[in-house]
Amino acid sequence: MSTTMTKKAPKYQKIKQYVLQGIASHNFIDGVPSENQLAEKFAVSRMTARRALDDLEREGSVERIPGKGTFVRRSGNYTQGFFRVRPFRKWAEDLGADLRTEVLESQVVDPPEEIAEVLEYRGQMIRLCILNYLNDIPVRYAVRYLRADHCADILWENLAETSIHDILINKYRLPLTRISQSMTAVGLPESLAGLFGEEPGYPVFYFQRTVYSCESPVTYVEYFMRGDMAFKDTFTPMLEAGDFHPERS
Amino acid sequence: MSTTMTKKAPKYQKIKQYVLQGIASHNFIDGVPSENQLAEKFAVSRMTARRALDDLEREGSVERIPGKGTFVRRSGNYTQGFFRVRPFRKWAEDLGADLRTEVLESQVVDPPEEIAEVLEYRGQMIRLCILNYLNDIPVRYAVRYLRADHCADILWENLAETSIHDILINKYRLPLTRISQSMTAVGLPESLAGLFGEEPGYPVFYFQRTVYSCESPVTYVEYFMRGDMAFKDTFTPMLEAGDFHPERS
DNA sequence: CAGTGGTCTAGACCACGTC
DNA sequence: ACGTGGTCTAGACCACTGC
Repeated sequence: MSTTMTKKAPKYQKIKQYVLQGIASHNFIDGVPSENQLAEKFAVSRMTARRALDDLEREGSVERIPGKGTFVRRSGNYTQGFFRVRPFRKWAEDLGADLRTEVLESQVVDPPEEIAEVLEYRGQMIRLCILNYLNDIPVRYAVRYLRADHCADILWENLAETSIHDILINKYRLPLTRISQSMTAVGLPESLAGLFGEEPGYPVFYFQRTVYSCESPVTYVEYFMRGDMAFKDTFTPMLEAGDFHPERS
Repeated sequence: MSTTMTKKAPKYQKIKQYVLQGIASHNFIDGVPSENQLAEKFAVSRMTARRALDDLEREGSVERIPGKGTFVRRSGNYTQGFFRVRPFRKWAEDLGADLRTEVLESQVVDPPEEIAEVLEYRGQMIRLCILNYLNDIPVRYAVRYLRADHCADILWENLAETSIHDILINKYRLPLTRISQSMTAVGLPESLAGLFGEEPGYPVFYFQRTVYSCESPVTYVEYFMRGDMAFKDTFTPMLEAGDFHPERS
C-alpha cells in the first residue's frame, strides 16, 4: 500500500491526451503534429508516437493521409447512426474465404422511373448485375445503377476484380461523401431463387443504398444477401449523451 | 491484367490469414500460437507478428490474456465493425412512433446449456420475454437471460417502462463495456407466428447479443424483429485504414 | 528534394501467470 | 524460472505528396 501505486501509465497515453486536448482546443485545424514531431516533443521513439496516433485513428478522432499528414477528422468523432459500410472484399478477407465475383449484366439502359428519381437524372444509365460468391456459395446479388454520363467507360473495367467504389473514387474522381441506405429482411423473390439455389421466400437481407458525391447522387444499388450470412460484430457501446454512468456521486 | 505488379502485401496480412484459417479449421482451440512462435514461423520480428494479432484482437477474432496467451474468442469471431447499437426507445422516438412494451414472462429459471456456456455461469438465471410494439404493431420480441446472482431484484422493476440497460448500468453499477452480437435474417419460427400475427417463415431479423461488463458476460438476449422494420442510416463513409485498393495484381 | 505515413527489424525491460 | 503479452527503442526502407 503506502505508495499510491500509480499503475503505470504508458507513454502513448500521454501523447493521446495531448493530441485530444489540442483537437478540442482547435489547435490542429490544419494538421496534427507529425509522428516525428510528436516523437521528438515527448522524447519517445517514433513507434511510440505512432502508436498514439494509431489509437486515435481507430477511435475516429483523426485521419491519416500517406505522404501528407495526420488531420483532425471533420465533423468530430461521431459514429452517426447504425452502420458502417464495409467493403465486401474486406469481409471475405476477414473470414478467410475465397471471394469470386461474377458479372451477370453490364449494359446501358433506360432507367425505371424510381431509379431516375433517386439519382435525380433522366438520361441513360449503366446497370450492373453482380453476383458474389464466398467459397463458391452465392451470397450476394447486386443490381447497381450509375449515370452513364458520369462513367460510361466503367463498362470496360474489370468489374469482377476491382471494387466499383475504388473505380469511382480513383478513376472518376468522385469522392464518395455520403451514403444513405436502408436494410430490411425479405423473402427471396422468385426471380432470384435460382441464382441462390434456394426456394422463393428464403430469408435474405435487402439493402437499398444511394451513394453521393458532394451532395449529388452517383449510384444506386440494391443488394440481396443470404440471411444466414451473419453480421457479427464486437464493439464497445458508445455512450450516447445521456447514457453516461457517473461512477458515483 | 497489365503488369502483374504484385502490389505489396504486408507480411502481417499473411499472418492474419494464417491465424484466421487456423481458427476456421478449429486448430487453435486451446490457444493461438504465441507472438514468438508466429514470429519464428514466418521469419519476422515479434513486432510484426504482434501487429497481426493486434488487428485480429481489434476485429474481435481473438482475445489476449497477459501472461497466458492468445485465444480464439469463443462464440464470436469475425467482426465487421458494422453496427452501433441504438436503443429501441430512441429508435421509436426518431420514427415518432408510440412505443409500448409488454412483459410476457419474467421469472427465475435454470438456463439451457448453451446459455449457461455463453454467460459462463451455471447457476440460476432470470428470463425475461418482452414484446415491443410500435404504433400497436408487434415489432420486436426479446428473450433475455440475466444471472440471478447479479440482479435478482430486477424482477421487481417496472420493466415495461425502463430500459434494462439503464437498470444494469445505474442500479446495479454494471458498466456495459462490450457488446458482441450477430445478426441474421431468418423465417419467423412457428412458435412466434401468433405473437407477430404473421405466417411462419415471415422474414425477420434475428439478433443474438451478449453484453459484457469488464470482460465478464452479463446478459444474453435474442431478438426477433419484423423484417419490414427498416434499418435506415445516412452517414459519411469513413475511409478505414486500409481502404487503399489492393485490387490484385 | 525533403517530409509524411506504412512497414519492419532485432533487440530490450516489465508485469503477469504457470509450473 | 520460464513463457506470455504490453511497452518501448533506435534505427531502417518504401511509396507517396509537396515543392
